[in-house]
Amino acid sequence: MGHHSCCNQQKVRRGLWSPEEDEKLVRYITTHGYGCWSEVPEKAGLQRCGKSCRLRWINYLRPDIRRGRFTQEEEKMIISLHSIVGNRWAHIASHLPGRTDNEIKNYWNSWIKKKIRKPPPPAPTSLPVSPSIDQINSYGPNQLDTLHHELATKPLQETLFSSPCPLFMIENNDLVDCSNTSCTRSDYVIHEAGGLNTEAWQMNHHHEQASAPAVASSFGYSGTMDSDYLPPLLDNLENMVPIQVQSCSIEEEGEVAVAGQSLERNELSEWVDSQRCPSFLLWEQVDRQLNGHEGLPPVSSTMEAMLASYPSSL
DNA sequence: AAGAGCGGCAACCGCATTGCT
DNA sequence: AAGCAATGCGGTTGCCGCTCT
Repeated sequence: MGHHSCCNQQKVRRGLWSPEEDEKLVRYITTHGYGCWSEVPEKAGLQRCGKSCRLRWINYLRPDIRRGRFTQEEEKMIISLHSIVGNRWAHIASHLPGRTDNEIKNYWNSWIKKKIRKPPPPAPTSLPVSPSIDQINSYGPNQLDTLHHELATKPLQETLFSSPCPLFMIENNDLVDCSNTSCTRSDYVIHEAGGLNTEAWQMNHHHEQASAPAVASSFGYSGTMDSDYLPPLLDNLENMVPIQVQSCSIEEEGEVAVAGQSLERNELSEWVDSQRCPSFLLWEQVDRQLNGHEGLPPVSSTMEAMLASYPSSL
């Protein structure tokens, strides 16, 4: 029976909003804007708490809201993003213009229920690595449970790297001669597995296993980078394997070379946003590589310091 | 026709985070 | 540094309308 702290006053209305209340709120916000929600009820002549006003505006009244059924593309987007970030609805919503976290959350929950109720299909020989939406749609209760359990419990990289083909690879060529004192972190370059088809990767992968652990499938992200960073969108799950070409290196103090171009610091976040691959995972890969070489501090700390200069962008 | 069951969705609740003093 | 208020977020609740029996 608890009431929220902001709603303790008498006369605070609760429950569904009436058209009159909506009109008052819309009229107030469109003329005054919203800066302090706690002031809104009084100034707009509403007997609601500020929190309720905010919620009503964000989830229902704001003009750029998009209503109606989710398109197939949106659906794929949600599934793809959810496989990466889990139940972080606000993050997911931020990539679906006009959709709210609440709407996506509701959609996801009812979607799950719907799927769980579906009768099990003929048992497949193995679970698909990168399930398409249609494949997910055909999952039976047990498979769906497994899938969602994995998505809910496994960290990001495990989900992504359950693929037999890596999302990116590190070119080791420059790592060999680190006894050279002039060898700095800036000499290391990441290349993604672009251009590699799955078959080519698997051959490569098996070859590497003989000498060194496969970097793409075994590392654990420690969270030293910005753990709130939402990876760029994947168009859909089918496009995840293999991922497209990218390359990246730290060239010199303050400069970053990515995809063959040299970027200023303030261009970095734009580049990051344009990629389909979670950038912090790239950096983590570098970190992993460098940790094995004496005298080189973890790159993540350097990157952390560097990225700290972009407090709002990454 | 009626009421039980169910799904969709708006709104609420409590906790975490942020910002200010 | 601590305390407080505002805001943001995700989980949950409960209402409403539709379908089924």
